[in-house]
Amino acid sequence: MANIKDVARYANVSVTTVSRVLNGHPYVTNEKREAVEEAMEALHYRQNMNAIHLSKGKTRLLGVVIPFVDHPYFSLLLNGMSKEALHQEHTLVLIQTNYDAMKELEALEMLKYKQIDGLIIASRSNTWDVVEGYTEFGPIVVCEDRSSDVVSSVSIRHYDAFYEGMQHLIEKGHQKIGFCIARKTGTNSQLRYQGYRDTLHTIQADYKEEWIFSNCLSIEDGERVVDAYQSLDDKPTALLVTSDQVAAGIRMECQKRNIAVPEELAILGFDNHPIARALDLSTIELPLHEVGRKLVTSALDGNRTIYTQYGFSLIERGSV
Amino acid sequence: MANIKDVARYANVSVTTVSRVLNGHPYVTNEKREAVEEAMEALHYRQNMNAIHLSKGKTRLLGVVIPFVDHPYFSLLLNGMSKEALHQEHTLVLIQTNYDAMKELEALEMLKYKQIDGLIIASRSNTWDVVEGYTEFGPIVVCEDRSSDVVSSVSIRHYDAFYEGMQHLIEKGHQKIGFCIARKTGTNSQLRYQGYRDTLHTIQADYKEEWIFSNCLSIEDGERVVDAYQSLDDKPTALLVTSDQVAAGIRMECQKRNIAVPEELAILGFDNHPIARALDLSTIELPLHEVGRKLVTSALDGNRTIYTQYGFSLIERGSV
DNA sequence: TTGTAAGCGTTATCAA
DNA sequence: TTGATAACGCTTACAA
Repeated sequence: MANIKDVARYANVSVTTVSRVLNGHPYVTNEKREAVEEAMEALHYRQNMNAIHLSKGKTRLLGVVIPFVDHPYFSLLLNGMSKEALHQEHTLVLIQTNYDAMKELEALEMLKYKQIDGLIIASRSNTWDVVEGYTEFGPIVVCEDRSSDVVSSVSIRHYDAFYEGMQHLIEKGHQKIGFCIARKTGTNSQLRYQGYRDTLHTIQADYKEEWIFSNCLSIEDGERVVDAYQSLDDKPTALLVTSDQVAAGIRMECQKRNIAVPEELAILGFDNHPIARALDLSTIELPLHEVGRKLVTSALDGNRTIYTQYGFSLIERGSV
Repeated sequence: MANIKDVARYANVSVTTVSRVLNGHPYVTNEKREAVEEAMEALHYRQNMNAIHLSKGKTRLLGVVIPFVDHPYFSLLLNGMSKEALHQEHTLVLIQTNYDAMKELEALEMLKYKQIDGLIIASRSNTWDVVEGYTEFGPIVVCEDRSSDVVSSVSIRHYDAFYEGMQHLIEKGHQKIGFCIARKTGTNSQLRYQGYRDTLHTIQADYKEEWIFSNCLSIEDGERVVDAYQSLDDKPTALLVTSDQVAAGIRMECQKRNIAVPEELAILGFDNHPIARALDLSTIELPLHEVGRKLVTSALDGNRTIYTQYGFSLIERGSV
């Protein structure tokens, strides 16, 4: 592998000059620039990233704290991130936490000890204080609605999305509405919960603790929900479900048990995953790919802290 | 950030000694070792990976050529790889190709120019010759059945899996069997095709070009298959489908169109994805997580070229 | 068993 | 507009 010295020798200039053309710095005559470019071509020169990183004190590595990669919500997010990272010539370091706060802390420590240039937290497990304590070591961006002076935030209007979803169900005549959520804690989950409560309040509708199903992530969880639903004395007539995977599980299980959708039980999903279309599920589409890209650009724009929100769109199909 | 020099000074030893304890080298007295460990603790010392990489001439980066990450087959594979990479203290560089041979070539060039230490090709798009030409630059491992002196191979017995799947369908009384596949080219696809043809031959059964559906990856593709199936004059009575996603699409579309499964059309999927259980699809389970891990260990064991094959298991449910 | 010092391939400071 | 040269933090002959 040819190095910068070889190029300099071949082009009859100093390494500094080579470095200058490499980095597009001024003060290089066209003549020399061309000589350098020729030399690089001839010697098949490629920069040694490690040397650059060492010299600059940067890693070009971006940590990504993510609970799982095999869930559509997160894999879409990851897709967006990886695309943008490639574009910006950074590589992503995957830190799968499974919502383990300790794993997440390890990622924060990586930032502290300069193992990575920045950290993206797709879903947070530690308290806000803990995370904020690490901002002095590098840019942190979270995927939740937080206005903070020190950590950037890229999120979706979960409150509004839930509110609109609820309105849609109410318009269709429902009053007794339950909902399914991944976990009870977490900013996004709480905003959704808030949206749920607030909407019910506007129509002075009933609210039952047992209509709220948590730990809903997968198709299997959807099946479990139907099981729990059937054992209820007072059943909701509609379900707002924060994942199409879960909604799919619910719909398929309803079919098995002869529960008519939407007549007996209406279902509104989230994400607009292909499975939703296949099962004719109404759903709320989220721009996860875009969010993923923005997370990366925000992390890379380390100087400013950025606050961004994305919208959503309701997709009406046959399950409501 | 404390560096190795600081540690050496604090512990009253030379940097070499620190480096020795860091790397578990012999010839360090317990006394000094402890002093160094104390110093590292006290100063919150962390190694600078870039310096190590530069010094050793290694990147600790492993390229992963993968068509998509948002398909269960590949996301399971990726999960296994990322787990093992973490374990071995390497990071994965994702190169999503969407089966674009040029993108894959870029990855091979990264290997040539030492941007990565090794390359894993989860699904190959370039010709074998092209890939083999790059082995001199670093270890390459492919996820397909190839015995080669220079590139490692980790694969699943696709031929046997297909053969066994076919036997299962035949035992259930089927003679007219079609199949769905992602793409026609590719070693794995051809092995499957071979298994299909060979089994049909053993029972002297019919074989129809129009019973073979290619470009099948997603739920949508499954729906498309059912459409094509219905327009057939002479219809197969069973379908061997190389992805549970596609099988799910088929089954759901059959339901919409009142095609009885398995009476009218039997379906056997691949992967044993959760969706298969939910839809009561018989399927063939592949140890993708294990394969992913092995891909990484093989890539890291750069000295030897390794040839490994994994089995599979038939899971009987209600769709056959 | 320990330490000195020469790389590894860049960038950046300073002087020319 | 150019070029020496000193970092960057670590590993590894080689010497002691």
